[in-house]
Amino acid sequence: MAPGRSQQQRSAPIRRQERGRRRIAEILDAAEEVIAEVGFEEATTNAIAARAGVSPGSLYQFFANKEQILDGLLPRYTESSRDFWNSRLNAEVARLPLAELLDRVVEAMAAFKVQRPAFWVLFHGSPASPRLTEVAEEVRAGIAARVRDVFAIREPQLPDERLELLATVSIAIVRGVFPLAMAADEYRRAQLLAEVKGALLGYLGPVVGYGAVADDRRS
Amino acid sequence: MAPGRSQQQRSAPIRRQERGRRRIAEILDAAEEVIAEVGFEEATTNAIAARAGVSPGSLYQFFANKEQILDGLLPRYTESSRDFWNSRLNAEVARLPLAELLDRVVEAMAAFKVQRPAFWVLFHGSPASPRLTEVAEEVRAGIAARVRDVFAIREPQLPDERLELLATVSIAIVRGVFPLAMAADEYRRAQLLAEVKGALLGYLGPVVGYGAVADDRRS
DNA sequence: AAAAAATACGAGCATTTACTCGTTTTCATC
DNA sequence: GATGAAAACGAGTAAATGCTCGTATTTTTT
Repeated sequence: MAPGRSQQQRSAPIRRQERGRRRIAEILDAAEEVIAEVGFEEATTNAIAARAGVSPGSLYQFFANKEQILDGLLPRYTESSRDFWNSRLNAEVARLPLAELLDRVVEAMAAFKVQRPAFWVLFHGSPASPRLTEVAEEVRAGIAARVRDVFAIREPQLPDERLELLATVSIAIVRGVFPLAMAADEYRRAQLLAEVKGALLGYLGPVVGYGAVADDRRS
Repeated sequence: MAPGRSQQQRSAPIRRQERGRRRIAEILDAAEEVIAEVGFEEATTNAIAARAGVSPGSLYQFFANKEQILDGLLPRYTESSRDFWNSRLNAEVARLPLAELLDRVVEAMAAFKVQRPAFWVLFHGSPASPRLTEVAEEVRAGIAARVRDVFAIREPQLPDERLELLATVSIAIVRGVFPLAMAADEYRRAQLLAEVKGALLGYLGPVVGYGAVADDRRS
């Protein structure tokens, strides 16, 4: 028995059974929890296994190494991020008065932090590993693309490069203020969020307009 | 010989000789280099010792643990930060037209990053250890105080709380954009820095005024 | 010069942590 | 029910890392 089975024979792609797929999900759930609490680098594989209620050996039955756990988590982040921002940054919202648009988006982002803390850690965390940086960058690029679309609706004649820059900087501004806001008590958080909305209004207003945008379908 | 000398007998505060003080400085220099390269958490004590050209044992002759190396570095950061910002954020600069004021400060900050990379890592790095967070927070508070003073000169009748909030948010905005800018190529860096100046102008202009401020000493 | 204190060394300890291995148990397929 | 693959286990390994210890050398003090 136990023929040099190095966990990963190519040529037989491992036929996962139901049980296995369930375990994978459990391990990823556990990883998400632990990462939300201590960050990715500090999340030990043993801790993740323990949280999932499996042995370290079982964890490595499904993931070749720690990085692959991150890879397994990635789709969750990108998907939930995509869904979230698709529903918040659509054509309809884009046409609102800028102040209201910003209010909605900033508040939504604050709510998202509470809802998906692990995502938050990834998005705002330190770029400890190159892989992690890459992942975070991808997520950010996705959000930037949505924001850019919103700006494009408000001011269609702006060149793409300018739109992209506006989106990137807007997100960076929020990224700068948010950690402060979310760590503070409720009163100060409200203060800071109000400020960042004001700052974005001052930054974006002159470029993409303050008012609502008419939904003219004349093209 | 070697009587249970546990490196740190109270009652005899260790009389450092010249050689020792030199070593301490060398070790701190080395620590600064290594930290600038890999960050504080990833900087191993053995690597710092090796870089300083001393044995691990010697390092621990002067520092009881890794955290005390950080403590030894702290005054350098706070002092160089204080000197730097004192010379950049003075009453004279505060009275310049806002656009020029911002231009100077943002450019100075970019230059500072190149000049003191370890400081940069501390200031923008991850809040990995509680101690590190505390230190970074202290440095930031110092800068915020200077920025607040500048705003106070431009708009003396603003309440202190408002000034403080403006300063904090301004710094947070810069903190959000800077990592992006400094990691990018020269062209994009210039773009991003121009944007952040514009954003700050839009944010602060309505509150602290766009123009130069007269140096009226009538009070 | 002698004693004491400070400095210096570097092999090695203790701990942590990603990961393995040999084995046993559960499941799917015949 | 027999057989083999997948799943599960958990003690154990190798490497990294903060730090110590016994000892040797240099400097200061007496």
